[in-house]
Amino acid sequence: MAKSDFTSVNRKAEIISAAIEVFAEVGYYRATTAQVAQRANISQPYVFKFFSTKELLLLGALEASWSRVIESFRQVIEKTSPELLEATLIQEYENIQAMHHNEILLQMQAQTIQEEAIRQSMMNGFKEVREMVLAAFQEAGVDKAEERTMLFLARGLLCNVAVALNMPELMKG
Amino acid sequence: MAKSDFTSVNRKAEIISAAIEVFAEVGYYRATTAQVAQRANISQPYVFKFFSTKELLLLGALEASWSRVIESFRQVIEKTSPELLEATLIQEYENIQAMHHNEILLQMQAQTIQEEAIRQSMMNGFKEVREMVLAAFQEAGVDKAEERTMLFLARGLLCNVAVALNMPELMKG
DNA sequence: TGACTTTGTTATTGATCAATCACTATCTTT
DNA sequence: AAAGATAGTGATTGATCAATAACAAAGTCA
Repeated sequence: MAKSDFTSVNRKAEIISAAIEVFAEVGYYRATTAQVAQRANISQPYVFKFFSTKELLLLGALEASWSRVIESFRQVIEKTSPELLEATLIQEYENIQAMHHNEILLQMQAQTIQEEAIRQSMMNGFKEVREMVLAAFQEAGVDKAEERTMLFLARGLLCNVAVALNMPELMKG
Repeated sequence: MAKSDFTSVNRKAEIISAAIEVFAEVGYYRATTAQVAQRANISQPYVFKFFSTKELLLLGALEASWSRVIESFRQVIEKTSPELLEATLIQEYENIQAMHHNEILLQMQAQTIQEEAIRQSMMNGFKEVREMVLAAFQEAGVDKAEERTMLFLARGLLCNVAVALNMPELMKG
């Protein structure tokens, strides 16, 4: 059981990775489960052994992408001095953008998806990130912490758009 | 010709209005041309007499939504005193958000659509808004005008997300 | 070895939808 | 009034795709 479980978890993770790529590249609704399967080197129906609907697959992919951001931020907050905190968080987000920009593209798409489960996942993600950053800023003695948190999130979103549309000039300043 | 032209333009505008609503409500890819037609009180094939593909209809809808923002901003800039400029622009955008939030939801969706024509339309929209706001800030003697423009756009995007996900707390500060 | 479970596939289906075709009806103009 | 243009519809089609069903092979373990 230990072994088969391990394999199964791997498969699931592989499928999620494939899904993130394909969803980001062609868009969730235009992406087919066959494309995801091909990217993961398995047959199309086999995807459904792990995710019983396409939406659950999206949910898994979203969860993975939020975990990346949240875990990264948690580590930065944990071991960065107060003075460097904001700058380091910004740097970390830029790094995620560069290394895993498919995950960010996926989140952007999901911002406008109406299915309740997806909305919930997005709301949780934003809520957790905001609360984490706000608490860290307050802890670090940043003044106007709420405003700084708001601006941090705002710049993050603009950065997303700048990357998605390949318009770096949007970030000038 | 004058009369028939007028009718035709009306129809086109009606279809675009219907499309904005339907696309915003269910998402561009899930929305069907039949739904748009129903909303516009015409038959599904008749849509194609005005827009020969679904993508061209989206393009028309996007153009309309960017025009609204750009025209509104142009008017604010034209007749607002320098000291009130930034605050009035923010207020104007919040007003558009409230009155035409379907158009904003549509723009958000289009931020991640990969079709080249759509990307171009979005790039043009952002470029025009940015240049207009930047020029106005400079004209008004706002200092660090580039940074202020960037933050203006950034807050606008955060506002979009806050509305789309119904998370007003994101804008605190 | 032989029952049972896990891992995986091929083939198929039932819906869905953009887009086309073949019409009809209503103006407009002479 | 009749010819032609304009506005509009019903029926259909050709693709596409998520999801299921039915099956096969490889591993596990008594």
